[in-house]
Amino acid sequence: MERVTLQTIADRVGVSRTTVSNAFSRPDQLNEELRRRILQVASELGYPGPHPAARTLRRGRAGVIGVIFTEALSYAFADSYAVGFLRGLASVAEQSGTGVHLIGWPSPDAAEEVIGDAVVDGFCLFSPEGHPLVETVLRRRLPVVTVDYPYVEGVPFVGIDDRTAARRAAEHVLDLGHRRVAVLGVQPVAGRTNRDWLDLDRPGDLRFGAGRARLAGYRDACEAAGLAWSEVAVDRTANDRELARQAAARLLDRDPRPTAVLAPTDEVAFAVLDVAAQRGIEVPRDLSVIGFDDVPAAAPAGLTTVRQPITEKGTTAGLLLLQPSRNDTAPCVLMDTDLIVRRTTAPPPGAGA
Amino acid sequence: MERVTLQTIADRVGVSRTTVSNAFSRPDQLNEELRRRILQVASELGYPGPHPAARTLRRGRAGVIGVIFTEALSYAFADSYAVGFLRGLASVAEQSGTGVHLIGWPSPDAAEEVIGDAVVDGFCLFSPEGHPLVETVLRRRLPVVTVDYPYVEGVPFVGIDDRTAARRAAEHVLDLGHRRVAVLGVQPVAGRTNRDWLDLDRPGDLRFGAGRARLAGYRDACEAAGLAWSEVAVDRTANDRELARQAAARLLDRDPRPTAVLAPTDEVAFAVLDVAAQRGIEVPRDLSVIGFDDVPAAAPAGLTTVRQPITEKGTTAGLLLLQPSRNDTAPCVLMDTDLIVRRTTAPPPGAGA
DNA sequence: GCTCGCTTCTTAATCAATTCAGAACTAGGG
DNA sequence: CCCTAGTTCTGAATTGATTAAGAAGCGAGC
Repeated sequence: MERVTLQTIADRVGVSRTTVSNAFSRPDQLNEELRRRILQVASELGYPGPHPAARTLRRGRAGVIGVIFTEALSYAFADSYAVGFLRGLASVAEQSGTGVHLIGWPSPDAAEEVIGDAVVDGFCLFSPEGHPLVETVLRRRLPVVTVDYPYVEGVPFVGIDDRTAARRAAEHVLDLGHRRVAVLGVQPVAGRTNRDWLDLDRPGDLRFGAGRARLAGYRDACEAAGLAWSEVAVDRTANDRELARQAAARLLDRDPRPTAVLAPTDEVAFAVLDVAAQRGIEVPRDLSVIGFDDVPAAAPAGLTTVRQPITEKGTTAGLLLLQPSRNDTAPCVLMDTDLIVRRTTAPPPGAGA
Repeated sequence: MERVTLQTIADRVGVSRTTVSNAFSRPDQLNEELRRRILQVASELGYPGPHPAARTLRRGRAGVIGVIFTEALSYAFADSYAVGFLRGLASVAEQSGTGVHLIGWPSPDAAEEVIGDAVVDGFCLFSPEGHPLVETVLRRRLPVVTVDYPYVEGVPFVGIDDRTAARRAAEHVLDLGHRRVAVLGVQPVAGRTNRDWLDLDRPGDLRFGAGRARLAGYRDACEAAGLAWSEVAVDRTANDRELARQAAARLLDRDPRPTAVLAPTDEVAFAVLDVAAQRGIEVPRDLSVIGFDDVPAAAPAGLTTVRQPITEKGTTAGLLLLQPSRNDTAPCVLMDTDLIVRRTTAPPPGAGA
């Protein structure tokens, strides 16, 4: 059986292809009676409707935006920060009848092809920390907005001041009197990050993603409080519950044990809490833990953390993409953060407070 | 500035359009030296790469599958059952270099257009309970797999035996000795469900989605245990934490208060637990609660529930779409479920156990 | 010298629509 | 009866690529 196209229907009804097209896409352009007949024949022939790829090609508009993830796509659904962001983005997209195409890849090599083949009107680059694919995306010459990282001249940006926010988190803990402080750095799983990742003094510091910026903020606070960075126990992990547990175990088994752990994401903080519970370490009596993000699970868990407006970041990114500003300069939105003190931080043991 | 296409480059280099196309898509078809020159010129002209819509049109393959949600798209990221499913689906999709396009809509009216315009190679219909869009999807004449609901002759299906699984949940509670049992039914938020939704005897019972099938399973168990369905407190809600809280409050404020609540999703069960905690009702001493799904949050919360293999449903659906079976008959996969007894169910107060 | 086969490149058809400019027809006003 | 305006439909160009078939050039084998 031949494929049914506009032409098939046109031939059958005895009108031009144009008229059949109008019957589907511009009903006001033809007689109602004729239109009914055309749709009738289309239905009899099993016509699937105008071919979307052909339509997109001709119209020059796909009605879809692509969201690019650094990690494997499944990560997007495992991480509640990502999920919250997507919820915001999706809500503005659907209001303008725009679809959302999630783009991830099993291996970094596949990235080039997947990005090149996406039928979209624009891209949202979601924290592609450690990935050199910004260039690939820009090459498509479509509207782009980057989230969290990196800031590229001329490209709209949505993020927070990670360094300052992290500094405030550390200050909270230091103000409580903690001096045996441990820090966990998060690093992308799939990133081609090198050994020097923890070397904050390497040039380009703040351009290496939120993870390092937060680390730098912790250091700022420690040094301002007279605590040498070399005395702080620093370890690193990925933003994955299991890997984070292992790193947390390493930190909590140190002797002397830290009295406070600064976790750069809530996910990592939960892992620390898990391990502490296993070890019978009581929080916050024996150990203070502070997270970052304030994901939905943080409140019920009583986690002290730094709140960033996760879902709002998504809506903002969506608006920047869908309603590009007329200005010459690309907008750069820095959202506010708040320290949320709950029940996982307290003065260190023996502080006599 | 003109748009740069294959032709622009071909003219500039002095070769045919075909050769330029080959330079990008079939490197073995031309001289390495010439290819380098072509790519060089392409880069100078700022060519964004072969146009994906044109490519899709010609090739007849998009490399993307669409997942259709009944509710607004943001729901997909708010519900952990949906998130788990997507994680599974995404993992098999990305292994074959296939993208995932999430499709939702603000209003039911928009559905037709959005589905018609999606540039995809197939659709996964995710529990479109109460929505009459199956027809719209089938009209596209693309591979389809439905999840949970509805089972359509000739269309691959992935689901569980909701009725039997729900029956086992109810039996667990009844076996513990409960007789003042309350039930919550979930109903899609945006569904065009009518007043008769709770009327389980209406014909077509099991074809009205997982929500009603679970309700029917609860009834089966109650009646088998000699408890008349009319004596069971039945209320309904949507699978939304806040709406579920309201429904839970209505149930728990009844006099006499139920000693057990059967919640047809874990999300609803959590709402019941919340409200119980607010009221100072101790679980499981004063109240037993059982959920359904075993979402990740269920284990830490100690929720007794019925486990279904959420993520595995996603991978199965993905495989059915991406590797269509050669058989004549459409596969219909029913996955296993397990009763997981944790710490929210116990004999009723005064049972003297 | 002729033929075969290989590599390299071109020609032209094809994918399935949208859209602009204009033609045919009708009706109304003067 | 003619002109204008409005409605309805058509013809042809356009969107940007892929691909099958074929041509040109060149070296090897007989």
